[in-house]
Amino acid sequence: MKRHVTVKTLAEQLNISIATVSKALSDSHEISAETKQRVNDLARMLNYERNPAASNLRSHRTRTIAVIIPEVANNFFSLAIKGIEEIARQHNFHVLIYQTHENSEAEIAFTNSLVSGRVDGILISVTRSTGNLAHFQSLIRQIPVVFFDRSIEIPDAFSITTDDYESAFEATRHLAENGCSRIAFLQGLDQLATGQRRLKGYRDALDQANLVQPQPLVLSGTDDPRQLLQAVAGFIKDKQPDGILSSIEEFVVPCYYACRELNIDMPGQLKLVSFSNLQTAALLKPALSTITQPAFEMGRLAAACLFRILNNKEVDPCELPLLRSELIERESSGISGI
Amino acid sequence: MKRHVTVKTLAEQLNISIATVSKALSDSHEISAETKQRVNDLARMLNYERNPAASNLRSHRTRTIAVIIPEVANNFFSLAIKGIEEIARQHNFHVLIYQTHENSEAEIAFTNSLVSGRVDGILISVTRSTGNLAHFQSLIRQIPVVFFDRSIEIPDAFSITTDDYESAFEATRHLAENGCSRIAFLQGLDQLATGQRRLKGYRDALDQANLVQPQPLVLSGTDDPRQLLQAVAGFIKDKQPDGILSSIEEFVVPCYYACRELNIDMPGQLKLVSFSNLQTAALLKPALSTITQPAFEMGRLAAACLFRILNNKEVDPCELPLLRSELIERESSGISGI
DNA sequence: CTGTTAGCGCGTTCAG
DNA sequence: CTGAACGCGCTAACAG
Repeated sequence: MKRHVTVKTLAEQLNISIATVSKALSDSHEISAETKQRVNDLARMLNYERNPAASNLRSHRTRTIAVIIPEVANNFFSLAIKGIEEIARQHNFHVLIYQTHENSEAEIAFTNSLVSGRVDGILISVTRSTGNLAHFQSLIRQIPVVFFDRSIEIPDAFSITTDDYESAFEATRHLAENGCSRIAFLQGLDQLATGQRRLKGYRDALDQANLVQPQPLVLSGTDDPRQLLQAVAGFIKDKQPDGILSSIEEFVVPCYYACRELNIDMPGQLKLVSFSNLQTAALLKPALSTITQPAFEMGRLAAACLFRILNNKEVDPCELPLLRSELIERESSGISGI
Repeated sequence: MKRHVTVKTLAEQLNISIATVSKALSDSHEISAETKQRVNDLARMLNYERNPAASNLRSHRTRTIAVIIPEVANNFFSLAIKGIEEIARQHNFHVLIYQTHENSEAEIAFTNSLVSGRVDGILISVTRSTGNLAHFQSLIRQIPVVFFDRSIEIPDAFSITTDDYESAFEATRHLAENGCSRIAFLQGLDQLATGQRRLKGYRDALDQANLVQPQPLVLSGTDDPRQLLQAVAGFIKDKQPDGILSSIEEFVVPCYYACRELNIDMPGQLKLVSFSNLQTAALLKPALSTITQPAFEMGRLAAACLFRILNNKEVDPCELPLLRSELIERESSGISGI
């Protein structure tokens, strides 16, 4: 649309070499303050903008990171992106967004298209249907990756998560203390480390409360969302739980419908706690309590971690902080009062 | 981290020239089917990925678009992004995200950093504090831009919006028909075409209903969010409206608090309709009705429009469809019942 | 402190 | 149909 100003233009106008201009623009220490001044002044005057493609090609750095998530339009993930973008901003980095829609093939395709130097690093919250450990193992050898929220079981992988174990444990105990004796666990993240940690928290809490049933009350996730209601209804009818801990929020509404169908009074005969950042959870008041994760903080932390890695500061995967999630009891929360 | 496969690698292994490989990979018609086959096979085998920087530098195309919005963590914008990403996906494009936080300087900085060939096109929902018409006029001459939701008054600019005029008109009439006679308008988008259209809809509806007041009942937006409550409370106390149409959802909660302070019964003495995609609006039931915009569709449409432009299909700015927003009366909606 | 040289990896001529 | 050569704009390495 219009001829672009390049380093060459600047060099010619100032009668200095291209290299000097380039160095001046990157504030190299080997250029005099005066020259830098002159270069920057002219650059601003001519609205010079460095050509990113050329720069990337030469420097092998893109100042860009990718965020791969299951879904953008989601209270949790949109907050996480917000946090990520803010940190990226501070570092003057650009942020690419990819949605997998829980499709692990898309996930693989995205990561593959990213390793050829499109980005400097990747933040990812993996698909729950993911079974491709090997793929990620090879990925993290090619490019810096930080997992957040949904992580997988790879030693030495960087991952920022909440206290999955503790919060599942607490939630289960909370149910037990509120009179539940047949507490079920709805698993939606079977294949992920995240899901395993939650399951373990649940199990240990049951154990401690002496509520372990002869038959485990655990429902695995189903791939087909349309079968969710059926699966949940069948499970509840069959197992007759009086408390449920759900690992993903997608189970919440099916639980409601199932209970309605089965004529089960929700806060009364069956208490539900779900991992969820669902804003509309408030609608379900007072029957639902949620384990709400600090999405924004998680995004910021994950991004910060990635930038530390990119800046070659040593980061010990084992030392990464565990964020605290919060058990929100809708019945007593102030939210509904606005 | 590991040596990359380039066209050169492929060429050497196949004993053909780099140029041939390059052409084969772009499915050029001047390469035999057989050669293409061999090249593609080897490429797949070696996990060849074209270096995007080199490709961009040479071709001046990036297969990347940018989305500039006020905020990611927002029900409306996150849905819009979702739509945009999906369309981008179909075209095999990448999506960059930038948040302005309603800061027009950030907006300018972002666009400036994008014109030097980082992206092929821009989707933007402008900051409401924007006064920089000139900047956008120059921008759209440098790179394809599609405005969505929040647009500004530039002739021949591409923009995808909802029926701002009609919905404001309808909402105002709705208030009038429900017994309101002193209907106020809370403007938050004073400087934008979007805000002007809504204001006009409101005015025309008042006019038609013979409810025009000697003193106009219009509150302009304030820049400082902390003063919002004060401003709204002062306005309500002063003007004594019995109906309010709010142009932005940020006014909703202040309205509530103001009414509580002033002992005004919200659905009874003062009815509120707001442009809003606030999910939590349901919490405010039954006092609030919303004009809800089809965010997802808008994202898709805006992206589709941009891709038409990028593909050199003629697009007439005047012929762009106007999306219908929906007046949702929370009192009667089924939402609260799940 | 500044300049010279040599590519980064790819796509586009234009010859053959 | 294929190949040789050039250069996109910039930066790294090395001279001076």
